[in-house]
Amino acid sequence: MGRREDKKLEKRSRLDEAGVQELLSAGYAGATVERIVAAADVARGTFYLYYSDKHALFAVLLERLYGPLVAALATARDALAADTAPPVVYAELGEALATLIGGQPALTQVALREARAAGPGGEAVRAWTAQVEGLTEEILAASVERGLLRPHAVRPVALAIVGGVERLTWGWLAQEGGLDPAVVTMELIGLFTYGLARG
Amino acid sequence: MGRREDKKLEKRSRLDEAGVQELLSAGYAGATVERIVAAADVARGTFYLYYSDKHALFAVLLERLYGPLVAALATARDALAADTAPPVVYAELGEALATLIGGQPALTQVALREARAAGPGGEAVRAWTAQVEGLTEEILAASVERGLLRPHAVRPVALAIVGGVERLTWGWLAQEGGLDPAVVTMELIGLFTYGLARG
Amino acid sequence: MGRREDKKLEKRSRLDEAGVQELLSAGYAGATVERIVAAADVARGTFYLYYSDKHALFAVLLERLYGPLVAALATARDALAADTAPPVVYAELGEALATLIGGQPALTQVALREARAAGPGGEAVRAWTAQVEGLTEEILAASVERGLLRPHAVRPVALAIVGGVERLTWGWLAQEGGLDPAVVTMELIGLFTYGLARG
Amino acid sequence: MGRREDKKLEKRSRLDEAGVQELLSAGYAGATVERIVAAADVARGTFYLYYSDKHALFAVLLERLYGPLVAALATARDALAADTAPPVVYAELGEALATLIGGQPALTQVALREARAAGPGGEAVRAWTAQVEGLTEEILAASVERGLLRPHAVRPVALAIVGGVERLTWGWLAQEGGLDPAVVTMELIGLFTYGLARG
DNA sequence: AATGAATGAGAGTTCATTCAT
DNA sequence: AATGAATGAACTCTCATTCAT
Repeated sequence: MGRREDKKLEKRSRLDEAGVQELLSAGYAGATVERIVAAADVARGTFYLYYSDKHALFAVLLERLYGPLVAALATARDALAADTAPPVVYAELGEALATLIGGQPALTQVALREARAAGPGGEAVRAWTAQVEGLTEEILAASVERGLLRPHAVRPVALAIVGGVERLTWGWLAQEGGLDPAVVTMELIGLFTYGLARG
Repeated sequence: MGRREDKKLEKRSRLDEAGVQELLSAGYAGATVERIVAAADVARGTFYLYYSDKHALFAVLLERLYGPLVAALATARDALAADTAPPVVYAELGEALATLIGGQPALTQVALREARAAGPGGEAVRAWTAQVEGLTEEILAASVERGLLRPHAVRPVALAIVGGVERLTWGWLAQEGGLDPAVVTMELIGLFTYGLARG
Repeated sequence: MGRREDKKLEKRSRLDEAGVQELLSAGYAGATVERIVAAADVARGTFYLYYSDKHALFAVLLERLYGPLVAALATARDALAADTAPPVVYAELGEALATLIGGQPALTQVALREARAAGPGGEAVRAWTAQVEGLTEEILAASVERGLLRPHAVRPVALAIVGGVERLTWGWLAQEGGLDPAVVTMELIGLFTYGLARG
Repeated sequence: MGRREDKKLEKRSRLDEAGVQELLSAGYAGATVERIVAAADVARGTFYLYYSDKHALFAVLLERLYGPLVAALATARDALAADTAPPVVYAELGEALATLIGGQPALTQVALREARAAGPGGEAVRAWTAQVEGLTEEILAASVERGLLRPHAVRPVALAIVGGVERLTWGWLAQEGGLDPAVVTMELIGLFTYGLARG
């Protein structure tokens, strides 16, 4: 690879990084291309060499986060539909999600930020979260099917689980405090497996 | 009350209503004073007679939603700390929340919209949600204290519950479909009480 | 009329005047709102209180020029169709056109400028010139009908006449020199009436 | 000629062709180098190897159109000044013009487009049209001198004729309809020779 | 000779807020 | 109390041109 391509790649990744940071601190609606290019130390026009507009950057970043995440969920669903041992499936799914989210915390926070926002930013995120929630639903259904979980209305439960997990992820990423990952994981499993009833 | 005050109140309430609708459709960052005054059929400058700026309107609306909601949670917490019969406490709390939220669905949606947004809008909402979550935490702690629930790490569990409930409320308000309130309520109680483990 | 309306009208006319001058010197494509507001001594945003965008200003100006012009042509056509004495019709038409064009020379020049331009500016002008040429055609046809002119293919002749008149108008407005209005008028009449053939 | 020069010529002619098309559809002011190089399938920088800037391309194209056209007019003028038989002169001139214009219709349309435009594009065209009109004037003067035409003010008449011819050429190139070349030619000759007066 | 990444000035447009009426 | 004209900073996006490769 020539020096030119090197430089180009580096510039793109500087823009990406600056974009994530800007989206993180200002949100989709408030993010400005001007601040992104300033942070990336590039000229204003350069941004448009890499992205057709602000939204295109956002879309690329979302794809980078949600693409693998959705893939991991789909894999888990398929594994459950086949005969794979459930504990292995759950463990691998949890591992994958933790790695994906833990590997790009800022981007995850950006996505959670926009999840309910009005306008094109929110719409873009919700296109992905709809997939996440749909797959979660299917995983629950498959688990019930295989007798791993008690029967229940999978749609509301899937949403409640995703909502709860998102809230805790957000708290962790926003450094709200009092949220030790190990404790949180255990409590989540406990809560959604056994509930809060005594004994 | 004289006719003057009448008119004034009417104008303010028209502004409030228009504000909620505008915030609902455009979000805090995207909301424009121009559209609000147009919808309220009031001159642009009039807006600033009633609110010092866009943020002030938002703050007032949030207070109207979260004030009573926080009060209801505080009441429940205090009732649990005293000797009131728990089932009554829970029932009354549920009733109160349902009434408050069901009575101002648009405003609730606005608040959920902004809950994780960047900027002053998000900050304002989070000041309230922190109270809601804190009180939920206290209610859980009190419930454990009185032996109603098994011991657990109350903070993460409180967040998970609030997150799950919020997600379902959002789905219901956004008319996502497949979310019959009666079913949702039962499933939520079942999920958080007994979990999903087989019988 | 209050002082406020006065001011508003004055501002609008300052914008109009500045707009004409800017369009004259830079053309539709090259005209900038910034220079217009600078010349009109108004803030940038003020422009958009009066016109939704650059094109709207242009459209209004064109209407102001071509509206009466088209009306005068239509009147002449109708008068010929009725039994009005032809010399009177022609004289009144010439008078009207001269007054309209002579009264707004800069605007006329702007219109001639854009008459064949690419883009929205040109399209807008051509919507009007099509009317002018269509009416000229009808006037020729009516004149032939009444035996005032020899039979001929009215469409190409109408275009040739309009083209010739436009070229001379342009030369006069652009101060090309050697174009004394009186001489030009006589020569035009002579040319289109008797041609250039000897005796 | 070596393969290298071949290639170079080919690239230049691709740029020329693309340039004409771009100028035709967007006008001088609206034409972008980006679209030209895209259409010519050449890199952006390559454009500047052949032309110092956008204007230089335009100047070259104009020269290609107007150079021979002006030469043909000069030839006709000189032939009239000498003793050549007038009908032959007129016929040859008409033939030459028709061939030149008919051979490069797109370029002709571009020139007519810009003929009254503001800015450098218009200036460049008008430098040529001034020559065309000047020569037309001289041809008329020579024709009067030789007793072929009645005496008249040659300048305004020259402009009127050029204007009329241009208008019809434009209509033909822009495919306005109703302009059969044979009919148009005959009518033009009739109009400028005998006028529209009856009998 | 050819490339195409990079630049940055400058365009149109929006909008919260002010203030004379 | 109410109006709405006016402001001007800030934003997104375009494009002729340069220059290292």
